[in-house]
Amino acid sequence: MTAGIPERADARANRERLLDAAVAVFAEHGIPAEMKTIAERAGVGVGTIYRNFATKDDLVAAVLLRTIDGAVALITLASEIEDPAEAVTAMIQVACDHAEANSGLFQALFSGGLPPDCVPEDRSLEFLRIVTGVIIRGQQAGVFRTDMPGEFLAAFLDAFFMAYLELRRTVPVEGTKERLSVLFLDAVRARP
Amino acid sequence: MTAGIPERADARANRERLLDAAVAVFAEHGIPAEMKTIAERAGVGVGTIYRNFATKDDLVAAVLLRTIDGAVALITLASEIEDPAEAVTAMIQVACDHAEANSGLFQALFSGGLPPDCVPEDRSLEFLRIVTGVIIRGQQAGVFRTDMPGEFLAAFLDAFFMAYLELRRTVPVEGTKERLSVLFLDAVRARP
Amino acid sequence: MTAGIPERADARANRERLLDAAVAVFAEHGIPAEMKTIAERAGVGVGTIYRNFATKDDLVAAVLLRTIDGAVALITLASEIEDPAEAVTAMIQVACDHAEANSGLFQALFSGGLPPDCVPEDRSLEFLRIVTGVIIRGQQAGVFRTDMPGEFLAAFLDAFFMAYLELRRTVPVEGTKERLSVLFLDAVRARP
Amino acid sequence: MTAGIPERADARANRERLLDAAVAVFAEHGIPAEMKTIAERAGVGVGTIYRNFATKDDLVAAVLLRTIDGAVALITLASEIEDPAEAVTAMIQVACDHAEANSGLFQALFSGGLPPDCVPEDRSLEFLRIVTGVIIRGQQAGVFRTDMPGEFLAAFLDAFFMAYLELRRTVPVEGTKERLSVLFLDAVRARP
DNA sequence: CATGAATGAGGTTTCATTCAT
DNA sequence: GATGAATGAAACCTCATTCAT
Repeated sequence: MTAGIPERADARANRERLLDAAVAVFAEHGIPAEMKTIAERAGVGVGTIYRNFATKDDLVAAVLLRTIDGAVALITLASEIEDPAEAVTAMIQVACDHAEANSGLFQALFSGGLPPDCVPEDRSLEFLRIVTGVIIRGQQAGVFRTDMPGEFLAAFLDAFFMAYLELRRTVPVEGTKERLSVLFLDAVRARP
Repeated sequence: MTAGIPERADARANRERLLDAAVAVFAEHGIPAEMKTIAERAGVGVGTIYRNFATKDDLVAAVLLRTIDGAVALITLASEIEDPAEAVTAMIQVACDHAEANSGLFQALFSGGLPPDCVPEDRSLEFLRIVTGVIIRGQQAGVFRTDMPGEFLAAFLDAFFMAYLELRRTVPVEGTKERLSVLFLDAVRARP
Repeated sequence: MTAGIPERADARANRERLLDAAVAVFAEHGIPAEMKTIAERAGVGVGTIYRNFATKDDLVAAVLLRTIDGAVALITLASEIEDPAEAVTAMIQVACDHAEANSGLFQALFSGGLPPDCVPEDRSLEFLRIVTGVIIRGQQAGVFRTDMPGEFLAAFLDAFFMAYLELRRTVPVEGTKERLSVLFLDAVRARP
Repeated sequence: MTAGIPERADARANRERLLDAAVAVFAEHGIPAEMKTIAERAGVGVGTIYRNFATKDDLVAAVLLRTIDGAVALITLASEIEDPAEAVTAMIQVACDHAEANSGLFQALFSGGLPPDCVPEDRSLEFLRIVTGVIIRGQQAGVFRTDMPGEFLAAFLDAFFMAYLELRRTVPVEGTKERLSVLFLDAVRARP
């Protein structure tokens, strides 16, 4: 009836609203949360969710994907800082902020209840690829240690982000991110 | 034949068998696994589980508690090594081994589906308390850096254990534990 | 098409259909009847029952309440007959008819399996209140005996209704209601 | 090992203990009460119940039968009083006492959950037979009305006993039995 | 012969998904 | 296209009954 484009914009906005609601509800109740709860949070009927996502698993996957994509975008920006140490510091900063903003969701997503292979392999590795790039750049610049492969140090940094959530729970004080940066740089700094 | 004690031994053994089965099944299918599956794995009827654990949540809590207690016991042994750096290395070693042995379970247990407060607060803090003791000992011996509180460094090490699981997924190579020890010690070593 | 009212009409009709089915099934199999049986009788899925009644106990309570309310409505009409003796005769008539129409249900409801306090106190006393009004009116008119409190005679009549079910089982002949009226009036008639 | 007779006495005593426990528990929780609860009340294991009663239904039937037999014995004694009116008064007295002593049980037994035909037909009619005998004796003596069959009046008296339980709940005052006797005699007295 | 832990069919209840309105 | 009542498979849990000790 109406033109195709506004409808798509509407549809996209609707989809985002649903994802926002799903994020909020999953963060609060975990993946076992009911579809009805998500629908209520989004202010729609359950049928509307199923028009956009064929399955609960699909919805979970979409939530996860959007979150990862968001993190990748932020990390990519930080990774473009020229000085490797500064880039790492910035990456830790933005990754921790992102992790904190989505902490409830992340804890939920680590669940064994996750549908298997709900995230495309290449998407979840994108993150690691970017981090690895910066680390190797630092190694080549002689700033980071070379007695371990860059891939390992990158994975180690990756794990830092995961650990941050745990840290924030047990040590809920300010300055955690900054201290993490200091510790990481001290750990990976090239030895004299 | 003998007095009332053997019955208790039986009962205890049974309970352990159920917990073993629950650990295996939760690791494989996550917390959403069915009670029936666990019962089959243990070679008993579902009723037997419910005789020992009033509720599925109770079973999950018991599994979690036993796992934590096992980890605490191992960590405690390692923490008694006199040299703080060696103690930390040993703790990383045993904690990572334990984490790996229970990786499926851990991933499942981080689920948002966990019943709230299913582990007594003091039990889950025990772990951190032991680690903190070693770190502070190292600080007092001048081995570990003192520009950050011992509690923070301990929590950081704690978070390492969590991160190890993630690392093993993305970097499934040998020597991860050893490298982690090196990195952690380099990070927390006292600066000249 | 129309405003929100037709949905309510639908919902109400549905609820009534469920109650009808529950009455029929409880009458046939007693309270222990399965929810599934009731759902099948109503031509719906079990989930539909649980949308309308949170619990089996709630369903039982609703059935009971509707039955009581129906009886109260009938008795109220009969109680408005001016002549007390005639009013009593009419009340016995309608109460016995009602009891007979619901005999299976009543026998089931007398079960010890009834959820405790599933009927609001004021609702179940309404019945007695109406009967008492007629009896006292008859006493004041000099028609009924006054050597016993009106409340007692009313409770006695009340009990008659319960007893009728039993009578119909052991003496399944015609004219029982009429004979009961005669006996009751002879019992409570004012003595010369 | 031991002689046969003392064992039988033991067995009988055991059976009675179980029935006593069953009566108490059924009265408190209704027929849906668990076998385990009854076993605990009797101070035995569930297995012991099943040695004496093959089935829960069998236990219920045995409870019911013993209760009926007790009532029949009491009523029989009262029925032997020569004066029909006095006999009726006495029967009301003992039947009401018996009903009250077993009120919880009776309410439970009226349940639809009762196994069908759990009481032999002749046993449950015994009661009515005795009452009918007294009523007809009164009719022949010209004491009771003859415009209704003795069987009907007997059934009517029977229903009184049922009604008594209901009465005691709604009118929990003293003198109920005595008033019931007066009302019944006034109802069935021969008309001048 | 008594015990009570084990059994597992079957009950109640939940919730992802469908579809008439 | 949106809604939310209906669906019913499948989950959790109960309890009559069995049987090794």
